[in-house]
Amino acid sequence: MDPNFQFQSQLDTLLFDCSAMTGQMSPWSSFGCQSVFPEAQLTFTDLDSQSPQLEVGAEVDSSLVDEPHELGKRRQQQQRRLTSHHPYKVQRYAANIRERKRMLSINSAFEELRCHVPTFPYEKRLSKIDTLRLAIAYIALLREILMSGCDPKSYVDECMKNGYKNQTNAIWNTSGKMRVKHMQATLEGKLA
DNA sequence: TAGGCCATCTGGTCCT
DNA sequence: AGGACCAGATGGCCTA
Repeated sequence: MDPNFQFQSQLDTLLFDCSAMTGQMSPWSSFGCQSVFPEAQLTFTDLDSQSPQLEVGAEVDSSLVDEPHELGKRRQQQQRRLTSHHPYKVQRYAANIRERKRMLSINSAFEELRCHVPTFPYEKRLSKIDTLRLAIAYIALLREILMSGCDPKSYVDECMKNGYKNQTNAIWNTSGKMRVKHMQATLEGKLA
Protein backbone atom coordinates (compact mmCIF):
# COMPACT_ATOMS: atom_id res chain seq x y z
CA MET A 1 0.00 0.00 0.00
CA ASP A 2 1.22 3.50 -0.82
CA PRO A 3 2.58 4.96 2.44
CA ASN A 4 1.15 8.35 1.58
CA PHE A 5 -2.27 6.89 1.12
CA GLN A 6 -1.99 4.95 4.35
CA PHE A 7 -0.91 8.06 6.18
CA GLN A 8 -3.72 10.06 4.68
CA SER A 9 -6.22 7.48 5.84
CA GLN A 10 -4.86 7.69 9.35
CA LEU A 11 -5.07 11.47 9.26
CA ASP A 12 -8.61 11.28 7.97
CA THR A 13 -9.50 9.10 10.89
CA LEU A 14 -7.76 11.39 13.33
CA LEU A 15 -9.41 14.52 12.00
CA PHE A 16 -12.78 12.89 11.88
CA ASP A 17 -12.45 11.59 15.43
CA CYS A 18 -11.38 15.00 16.59
CA SER A 19 -14.36 16.63 14.94
CA ALA A 20 -16.63 14.24 16.76
CA MET A 21 -14.88 15.03 19.98
CA THR A 22 -15.43 18.75 19.69
CA GLY A 23 -16.28 20.19 23.04
CA GLN A 24 -15.17 17.06 24.80
CA MET A 25 -11.46 17.46 24.61
CA SER A 26 -10.89 18.00 28.26
CA PRO A 27 -10.77 15.27 30.85
CA TRP A 28 -12.73 17.70 33.03
CA SER A 29 -15.60 17.98 30.61
CA SER A 30 -17.77 15.90 32.89
CA PHE A 31 -18.15 19.04 34.97
CA GLY A 32 -20.59 20.18 32.36
CA CYS A 33 -19.00 23.56 31.98
CA GLN A 34 -20.27 25.25 28.83
CA SER A 35 -17.96 27.59 27.04
CA VAL A 36 -19.41 30.96 26.11
CA PHE A 37 -16.77 31.33 23.47
CA PRO A 38 -17.39 29.30 20.39
CA GLU A 39 -13.89 29.85 19.10
CA ALA A 40 -12.74 27.63 21.90
CA GLN A 41 -14.63 24.81 20.29
CA LEU A 42 -13.20 24.89 16.82
CA THR A 43 -12.97 21.55 15.24
CA PHE A 44 -9.75 20.29 13.86
CA THR A 45 -11.36 20.33 10.50
CA ASP A 46 -11.96 24.04 10.93
CA LEU A 47 -8.37 24.50 11.89
CA ASP A 48 -7.29 22.35 9.07
CA SER A 49 -9.12 24.46 6.56
CA GLN A 50 -7.61 27.60 8.07
CA SER A 51 -4.10 26.35 7.84
CA PRO A 52 -2.05 28.42 5.44
CA GLN A 53 0.68 25.86 5.32
CA LEU A 54 1.56 23.23 2.78
CA GLU A 55 -0.63 24.48 0.01
CA VAL A 56 0.90 22.74 -2.93
CA GLY A 57 -0.70 22.36 -6.28
CA ALA A 58 -0.84 18.62 -6.66
CA GLU A 59 -2.98 16.16 -8.43
CA VAL A 60 -6.32 15.31 -6.96
CA ASP A 61 -7.63 11.81 -7.01
CA SER A 62 -10.47 11.95 -9.50
CA SER A 63 -12.43 9.47 -7.43
CA LEU A 64 -12.78 12.13 -4.77
CA VAL A 65 -13.86 14.98 -7.00
CA ASP A 66 -17.44 13.82 -7.19
CA GLU A 67 -17.95 13.53 -3.45
CA PRO A 68 -20.68 16.06 -2.80
CA HIS A 69 -20.45 16.53 0.96
CA GLU A 70 -18.01 18.30 3.26
CA LEU A 71 -16.05 15.18 3.98
CA GLY A 72 -15.29 14.90 0.31
CA LYS A 73 -14.03 18.45 0.18
CA ARG A 74 -11.87 17.87 3.20
CA ARG A 75 -10.45 14.77 1.66
CA GLN A 76 -9.67 16.64 -1.50
CA GLN A 77 -7.89 19.35 0.46
CA GLN A 78 -5.90 16.79 2.33
CA GLN A 79 -5.15 14.91 -0.80
CA ARG A 80 -3.77 18.09 -2.34
CA ARG A 81 -1.56 18.66 0.64
CA LEU A 82 -0.32 15.18 1.18
CA THR A 83 0.25 13.70 -2.19
CA SER A 84 3.61 14.12 -3.85
CA HIS A 85 5.08 15.54 -0.67
CA HIS A 86 8.47 15.17 0.76
CA PRO A 87 8.24 12.75 3.72
CA TYR A 88 9.45 15.48 6.03
CA LYS A 89 6.49 17.69 5.12
CA VAL A 90 4.11 14.84 5.75
CA GLN A 91 5.61 14.25 9.18
CA ARG A 92 5.60 17.94 9.90
CA TYR A 93 1.96 18.21 8.93
CA ALA A 94 1.06 15.36 11.26
CA ALA A 95 3.05 16.98 14.05
CA ASN A 96 1.20 20.26 13.49
CA ILE A 97 -2.12 18.47 13.85
CA ARG A 98 -0.99 16.84 17.08
CA GLU A 99 0.20 20.17 18.36
CA ARG A 100 -3.11 21.85 17.54
CA LYS A 101 -4.91 19.01 19.29
CA ARG A 102 -2.68 19.42 22.31
CA MET A 103 -3.25 23.17 22.44
CA LEU A 104 -6.99 22.64 22.14
CA SER A 105 -6.95 20.34 25.13
CA ILE A 106 -5.00 22.94 27.09
CA ASN A 107 -7.47 25.64 26.08
CA SER A 108 -10.31 23.38 27.06
CA ALA A 109 -8.76 23.04 30.50
CA PHE A 110 -8.48 26.83 30.71
CA GLU A 111 -12.18 27.11 29.89
CA GLU A 112 -12.96 24.71 32.72
CA LEU A 113 -10.78 26.70 35.07
CA ARG A 114 -12.48 29.97 34.07
CA CYS A 115 -15.74 28.43 35.16
CA HIS A 116 -14.36 27.89 38.64
CA VAL A 117 -12.89 31.29 39.42
CA PRO A 118 -15.23 34.10 40.45
CA THR A 119 -15.79 36.82 37.89
CA PHE A 120 -18.53 39.31 37.21
CA PRO A 121 -21.08 38.45 34.59
CA TYR A 122 -20.28 41.66 32.73
CA GLU A 123 -16.56 41.28 33.13
CA LYS A 124 -14.70 40.58 29.95
CA ARG A 125 -13.28 37.13 29.42
CA LEU A 126 -10.24 36.40 31.53
CA SER A 127 -7.00 35.93 29.69
CA LYS A 128 -5.05 32.77 30.33
CA ILE A 129 -2.53 34.49 32.55
CA ASP A 130 -5.28 36.26 34.51
CA THR A 131 -7.12 32.98 34.88
CA LEU A 132 -4.05 31.34 36.38
CA ARG A 133 -3.30 34.25 38.71
CA LEU A 134 -6.87 34.54 39.83
CA ALA A 135 -7.11 30.81 40.44
CA ILE A 136 -3.97 30.95 42.58
CA ALA A 137 -5.35 33.86 44.57
CA TYR A 138 -8.74 32.22 44.93
CA ILE A 139 -7.20 29.02 46.27
CA ALA A 140 -5.06 31.06 48.65
CA LEU A 141 -8.10 32.88 49.97
CA LEU A 142 -10.05 29.68 50.45
CA ARG A 143 -7.09 28.20 52.27
CA GLU A 144 -6.89 31.24 54.53
CA ILE A 145 -10.56 30.93 55.33
CA LEU A 146 -10.12 27.28 56.21
CA MET A 147 -7.05 27.95 58.33
CA SER A 148 -8.70 30.84 60.14
CA GLY A 149 -11.59 28.70 61.25
CA CYS A 150 -13.79 31.77 60.95
CA ASP A 151 -17.13 32.02 59.31
CA PRO A 152 -16.33 32.54 55.61
CA LYS A 153 -18.63 35.52 55.25
CA SER A 154 -17.27 37.32 58.28
CA TYR A 155 -13.73 36.55 57.16
CA VAL A 156 -14.36 38.19 53.81
CA ASP A 157 -16.10 41.08 55.58
CA GLU A 158 -13.01 41.52 57.69
CA CYS A 159 -10.86 41.53 54.59
CA MET A 160 -13.06 44.22 53.09
CA LYS A 161 -12.70 46.42 56.14
CA ASN A 162 -9.04 45.92 56.99
CA GLY A 163 -7.48 44.79 53.79
CA TYR A 164 -5.64 41.58 53.32
CA LYS A 165 -2.74 40.39 55.38
CA ASN A 166 -1.46 37.97 52.84
CA GLN A 167 0.57 39.34 49.97
CA THR A 168 -1.02 36.86 47.57
CA ASN A 169 -4.05 39.06 47.71
CA ALA A 170 -2.15 41.66 45.74
CA ILE A 171 -2.87 39.38 42.83
CA TRP A 172 -6.56 40.24 42.89
CA ASN A 173 -5.92 42.09 39.76
CA THR A 174 -8.25 43.67 37.31
CA SER A 175 -11.28 44.43 39.37
CA GLY A 176 -9.65 44.97 42.74
CA LYS A 177 -12.13 45.37 45.56
CA MET A 178 -15.01 44.87 43.22
CA ARG A 179 -13.83 41.35 42.76
CA VAL A 180 -13.63 40.86 46.50
CA LYS A 181 -17.23 41.95 46.72
CA HIS A 182 -18.11 39.41 44.14
CA MET A 183 -16.22 36.81 46.13
CA GLN A 184 -18.23 37.81 49.11
CA ALA A 185 -21.45 37.32 47.22
CA THR A 186 -20.19 34.00 45.93
CA LEU A 187 -19.34 32.78 49.38
CA GLU A 188 -22.67 33.93 50.75
CA GLY A 189 -24.43 32.07 48.01
CA LYS A 190 -22.40 28.92 48.18
CA LEU A 191 -21.76 28.58 51.87
CA ALA A 192 -25.03 29.80 53.32
C1' DT B 1 -1.32 53.03 16.29
C1' DA B 2 0.79 50.45 19.97
C1' DG B 3 0.21 46.85 22.98
C1' DG B 4 -2.10 42.69 24.65
C1' DC B 5 -3.77 38.31 23.64
C1' DC B 6 -4.13 34.42 20.97
C1' DA B 7 -3.57 30.55 17.41
C1' DT B 8 -0.45 28.39 14.67
C1' DC B 9 3.89 26.71 12.88
C1' DT B 10 8.32 25.12 13.81
C1' DG B 11 12.51 22.96 15.56
C1' DG B 12 14.61 21.22 19.63
C1' DT B 13 14.53 18.12 23.56
C1' DC B 14 12.86 14.49 26.33
C1' DC B 15 10.43 10.26 27.02
C1' DT B 16 8.50 5.69 25.94
C1' DA C 1 11.44 6.06 15.87
C1' DG C 2 7.61 8.48 16.99
C1' DG C 3 4.93 11.19 20.07
C1' DA C 4 4.61 14.71 23.80
C1' DC C 5 6.09 18.83 25.45
C1' DC C 6 8.10 23.27 25.16
C1' DA C 7 9.50 27.88 23.73
C1' DG C 8 10.39 31.21 20.06
C1' DA C 9 8.64 33.47 15.93
C1' DT C 10 4.97 35.27 13.39
C1' DG C 11 0.73 37.27 12.05
C1' DG C 12 -4.21 38.38 13.01
C1' DC C 13 -7.64 40.52 15.86
C1' DC C 14 -9.18 43.68 19.26
C1' DT C 15 -9.08 47.61 22.32
C1' DA C 16 -7.57 51.84 24.57
